[in-house]
Amino acid sequence: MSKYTTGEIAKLCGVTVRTVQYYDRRGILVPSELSEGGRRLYSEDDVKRMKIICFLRELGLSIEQVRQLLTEEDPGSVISLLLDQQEKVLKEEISGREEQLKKLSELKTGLKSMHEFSVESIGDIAYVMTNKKKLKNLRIIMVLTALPLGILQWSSIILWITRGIWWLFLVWIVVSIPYIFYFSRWYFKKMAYICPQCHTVFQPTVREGFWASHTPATRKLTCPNCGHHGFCVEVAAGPEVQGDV
Amino acid sequence: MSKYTTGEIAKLCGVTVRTVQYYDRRGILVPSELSEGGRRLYSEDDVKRMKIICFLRELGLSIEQVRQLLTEEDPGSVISLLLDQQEKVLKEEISGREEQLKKLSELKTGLKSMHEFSVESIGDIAYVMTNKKKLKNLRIIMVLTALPLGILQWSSIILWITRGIWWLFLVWIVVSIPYIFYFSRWYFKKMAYICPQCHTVFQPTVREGFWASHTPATRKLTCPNCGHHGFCVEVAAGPEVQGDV
DNA sequence: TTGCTCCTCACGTCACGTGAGGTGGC
DNA sequence: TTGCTCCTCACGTCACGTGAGGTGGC
Repeated sequence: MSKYTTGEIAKLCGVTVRTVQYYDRRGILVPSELSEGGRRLYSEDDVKRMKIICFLRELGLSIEQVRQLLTEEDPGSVISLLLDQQEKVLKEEISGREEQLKKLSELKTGLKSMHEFSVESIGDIAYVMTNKKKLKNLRIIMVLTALPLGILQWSSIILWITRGIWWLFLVWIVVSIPYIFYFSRWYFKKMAYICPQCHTVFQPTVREGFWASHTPATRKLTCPNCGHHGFCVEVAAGPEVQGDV
Repeated sequence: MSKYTTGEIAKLCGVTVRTVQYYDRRGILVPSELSEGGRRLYSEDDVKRMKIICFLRELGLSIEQVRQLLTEEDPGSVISLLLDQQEKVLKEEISGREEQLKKLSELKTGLKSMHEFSVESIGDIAYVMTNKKKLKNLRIIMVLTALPLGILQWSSIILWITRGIWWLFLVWIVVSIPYIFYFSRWYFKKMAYICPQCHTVFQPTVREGFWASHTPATRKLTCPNCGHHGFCVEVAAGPEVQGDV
């Protein structure tokens, strides 16, 4: 029966000599024989075992798991457990990386929309990303809150034009003024803005916020920290900001 | 301006105290101040930087990559390169794990079809899995080779029955005997079988293989190594087996 | 003073890779 | 003898975790 040296078994199994030596020291594949000069000699069975080890390692099992399986007196009872476990681990790792990919592309689109880049803007984008869900919920609440007011407004206007009923529009004005007042207070308590200059998250006064020009995602405000005046990205206020005003 | 201790900044950023200390030693986040007693004191800006670091790390970037990005004098030129690179890495890691998952489930189905489990049977399944493609190709060649013979056979039989042309069947017999003879020799040179007892990969003689009872994937043979007689899984012969016969 | 937090130092984890200095086997 | 392979020892990688023994700050 032919014997293989460390280098030979390594080549047969597609690993390095160091790996073969390491598996010996870990006790996972001890050579069945040693030469008089102290060199490792591997039998045909050793090669078979090594191939099994390499195959199991290709599945992502750790050396310790492979060792347990190979030294188990009843491997049949452990193998399916081990494989199921590994399957779960791999699936989790995949979904974790998919999550990372999602964040990556979100960051990329965030960076593209910036006209000038600085490291701090990464922090701004990260802040926007983590508060995205909260912001979305707030905006849904906002729309739902504004809806009845809008319906009342337009129906009163239509009735005024078509049938000359003018008093409903008067009702709308009387209702909407306190409505808008309280709603604005609530809104600017829940929202915060990121200064593009010093990257501080701040909340404007209700008056400033109300009269500021704005886009769907930004509002033109003055930063209380650095005094910069310009369009600031709107985010949901976190616990660290809320209450400061 | 308030200062944060190691524990405070750790809690704010969702990491451990050890991680904060480690980032100091790696030079990635050095505290802006030290107390008289040698304690780390972090400023508001340090917290912002730490949050950026944590965000980048959540994307899977290494500490070294983060350090490079943060110390770069023109980070704008590096960031997109770094993100594209990371995207590629993540996609590769995902497809690698999907490959592993595929192998895992192949192994699982292989194990299910075994009536008795031993560690060596993992090696057999691995062997079958790696030779699967080659085996498939061989079987396609086999079918294509046998096809003209089958067509000739059936057309000669049909002509005999319907029109009484019997000599075409005679032609088929004369042609098919050497055809089958040479084809069998080729076939059993290309194929090998795994002994379920001692897990040796062997090749039977053409005579034994030809007359042995078989299923689509196995053949009832006698192992030349251990003498076991039973159904052996058919695989494509690798370079280590071919030529031995 | 007590309890909590923080400090450094040194070692462990994981699966090897790298290099040094020496040696076996053809 | 030369060139190749192999040997062990010790250290490095990566991003921290763990424990020891000591100390700052409320």
